[in-house]
Amino acid sequence: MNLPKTYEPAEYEGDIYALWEKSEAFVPKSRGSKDTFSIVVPPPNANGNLHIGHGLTLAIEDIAVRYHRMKGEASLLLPGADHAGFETQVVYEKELLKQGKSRFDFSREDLYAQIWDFVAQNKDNYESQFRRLGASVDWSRYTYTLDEKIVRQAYSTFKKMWEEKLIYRGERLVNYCTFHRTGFADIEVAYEDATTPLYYMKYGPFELATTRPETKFGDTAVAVHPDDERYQEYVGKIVTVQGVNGPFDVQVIADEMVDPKFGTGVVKITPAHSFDDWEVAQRHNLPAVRVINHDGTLNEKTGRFRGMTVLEGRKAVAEALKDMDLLIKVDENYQNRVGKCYKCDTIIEPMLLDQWFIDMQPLAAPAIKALRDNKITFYPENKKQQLISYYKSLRDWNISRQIAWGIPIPAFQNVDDRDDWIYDERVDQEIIEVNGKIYHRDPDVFDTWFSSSSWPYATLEYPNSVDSKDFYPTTMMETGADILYPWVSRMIMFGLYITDKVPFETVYLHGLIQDEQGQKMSKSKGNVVDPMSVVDEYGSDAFRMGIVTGESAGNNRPFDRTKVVGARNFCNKLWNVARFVEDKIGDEYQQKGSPVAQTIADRWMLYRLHHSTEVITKYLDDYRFSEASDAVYHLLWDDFADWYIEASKTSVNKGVLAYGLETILKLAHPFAPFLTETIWQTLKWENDSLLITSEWPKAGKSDVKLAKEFEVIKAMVTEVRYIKGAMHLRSGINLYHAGEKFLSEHAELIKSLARLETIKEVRDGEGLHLTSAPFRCWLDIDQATAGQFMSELKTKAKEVDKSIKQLEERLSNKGYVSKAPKQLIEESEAQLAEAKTQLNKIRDEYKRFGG
RNA sequence: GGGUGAUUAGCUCAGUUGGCUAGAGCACCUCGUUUACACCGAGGGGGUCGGGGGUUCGAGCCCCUCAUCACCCACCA
Repeated sequence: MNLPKTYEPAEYEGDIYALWEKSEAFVPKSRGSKDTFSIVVPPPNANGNLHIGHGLTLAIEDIAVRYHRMKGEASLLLPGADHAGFETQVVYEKELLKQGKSRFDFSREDLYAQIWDFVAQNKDNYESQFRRLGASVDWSRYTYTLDEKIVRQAYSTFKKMWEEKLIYRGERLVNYCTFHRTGFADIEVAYEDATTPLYYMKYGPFELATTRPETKFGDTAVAVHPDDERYQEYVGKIVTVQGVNGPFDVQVIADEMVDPKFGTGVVKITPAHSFDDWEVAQRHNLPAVRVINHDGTLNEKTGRFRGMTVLEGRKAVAEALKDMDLLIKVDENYQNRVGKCYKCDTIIEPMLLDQWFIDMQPLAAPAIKALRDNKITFYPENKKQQLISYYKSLRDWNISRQIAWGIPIPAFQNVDDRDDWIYDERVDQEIIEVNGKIYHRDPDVFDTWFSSSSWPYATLEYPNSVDSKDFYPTTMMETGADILYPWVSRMIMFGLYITDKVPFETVYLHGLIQDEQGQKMSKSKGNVVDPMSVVDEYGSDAFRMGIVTGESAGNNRPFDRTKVVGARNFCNKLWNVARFVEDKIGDEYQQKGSPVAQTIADRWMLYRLHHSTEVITKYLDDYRFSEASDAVYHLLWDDFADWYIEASKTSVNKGVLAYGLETILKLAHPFAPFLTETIWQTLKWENDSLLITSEWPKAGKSDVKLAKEFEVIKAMVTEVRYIKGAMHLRSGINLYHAGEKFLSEHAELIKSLARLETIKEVRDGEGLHLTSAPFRCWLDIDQATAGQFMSELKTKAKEVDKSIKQLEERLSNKGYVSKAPKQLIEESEAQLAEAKTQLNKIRDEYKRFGG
């Protein structure tokens, strides 16, 4: 025996991963199957560490890819890393802050170069973390989101959209963070409930309510509902409003957007600083007047309030209104929702900016059709419908970002004609000359999600590469349900737009992993569970199995350390099973084809192996990873260790032991790759082979009826153990029978499993009969001792009686007998007969012992 | 305002076309060192499947309704 008593993951994991890498096991290669399997890993931030969600993603993806690889399919798990534009720049800005600097101290080029170096320093982190998690990714195909092929794809997508007029440039109201000084897409804004003071003020002939008195200087109209009789006389007129900086004129318009029931039914219209008002302004051709600067201060249009921040300005304006007796009242408890920057919590300002937008509906329509045509299977299913609803309400996407860290937008503007924009890829130059005209480069970069939307086909180098022919569309996309909209939705639209195909056949979305108390993990709360520390403590396999156990698509759930411990124990169990088997088999054993069953236990074990193989395979095909893992767990622990190995202590069948171990190692391999491969490498009869590329077991056939004879033994043994336990009997118990062939034949086995002294055939005798056996046999327990057991028997009798009543009731129900399937009725009848026999036996015992 | 999910044992969760006495892991109780494993073995207790109604021979599962908790979307000043 070569293996120590306890499995110590850290001693093997590194070597095993190196062994796999050296043998190029991760490189897709077909071994007999025409099918291919592919997953492109959602690229984690190159600058960061893997969080628990990445751990879950990799566990699930690696389970899937290992399973398909073993089935002989050319299987690819393609790794990558994300430059994560804004996210990473924010991290770097924090670094700068520590040095007392700001991003605005540098040009965008400088900053880009600095962040490039910063990321390069940290990039190794996540790669080694992939390895530690056992991710069988093909490193030769590793892709970074700033790799040339990705940038090239982003440019050609942009160009195609430009040429097909899906991209336009325009001055629009966009979500803007005044701290980070960049625009965002709608989806990037985090809305929060807030209590905002609602100011009621006099406004010309009206009274109106607003949360934003400070934007008053940008008002270009005042609106009422068209049907509101109170204000009919004013509609279409110009009214003079007494302002804090003197009187000004605005026109009164009528628009459906006004809710006559809210406040006074009058709304001031500030097109440059409110999305609603902007829309109204479009309908009524109103001018937009900007009163807020990009840094969040009020501009010269606000007169003496210039230079104040928005919030300071709000208070000051309210104060001024009050002094002029224009302020009627303030509702301090007004509840609304406020959009915030998801990184710094700064309130998002709607800001008028010139940006690149994508016209989304032409992209969304084909996506909706593809989903309706079931081109993609979703786990959980309901996400498909949610996505369709999302597509339907999708608005144009602002893809310009005023930051340094990202892919430069390949567009240049004519210095003499600001409406003249041209596409050009010479983004390393600020100024270019075309046809004698001078053009300036757009200083902005793409929203990171713009290039990420091409990820599946860009990594596979669609359309001309061999990879894209082999692996596109990919088989599966596994990622967090939280990025269904920002990422998955866009990959589908872009995939259809560029390749005419959906980018993946299946989407599996996992929910959020919360902390152990069910709270959302966050750095500020300090409740983040670092997957690497879990790996350190319990081993990589335990982490994988533990995190997958209890996983069901779409559901949020707390991180459960006890499941990791359970998985660690499973690993140790498998380790010790291997020690036992290898010890029994010895060094000379050489595998010789299929095992031959000799005993009743052998037949049962082979049946269990075949049955479990079938079940586990089905679960994996159905993306039910937790159930599959559970089935492996119980096959090993309950069937193989608790029953078959115990039976092997009576009679050894090397073939079945070896076959059982091998089969379990294979079935467990996707879940616990390091451990299973480590054990596999110690199998003397497997020479130089690798488990990772071995063949997935096939469910063989077994005679179920014959195999289940062992169940009789299990039932008898369990009953003997129960009786011994209930009566605190330790040893010296004999089992007697009056010539039962089954008992004579399996005497040794039963004796050993039930820890009986002897099993003897006698002419007759007295004792406590086993009620679970389908024949007569009894323990040599005397009258007095057995008497103690009568109350147990009484309880048992009640239970059996209850089930008899239920069965009888069911079978006497005409509706049941006439409508239920025949098979079910037969089963019920058989059960009833069995229960009756057992009840009689119990009653006989009861009588015999005078109860 | 719309939408989605959840509600099953003390805890975390399974339970897929409705079908045997609703399962698992952990926790709990009793016993135990026996040819691998105390990261162990044996046995056991514990559930009116959130409430109410309905459909059905039969409901944890389907329908209606109510409640509680999470999350997402939406332009309400």
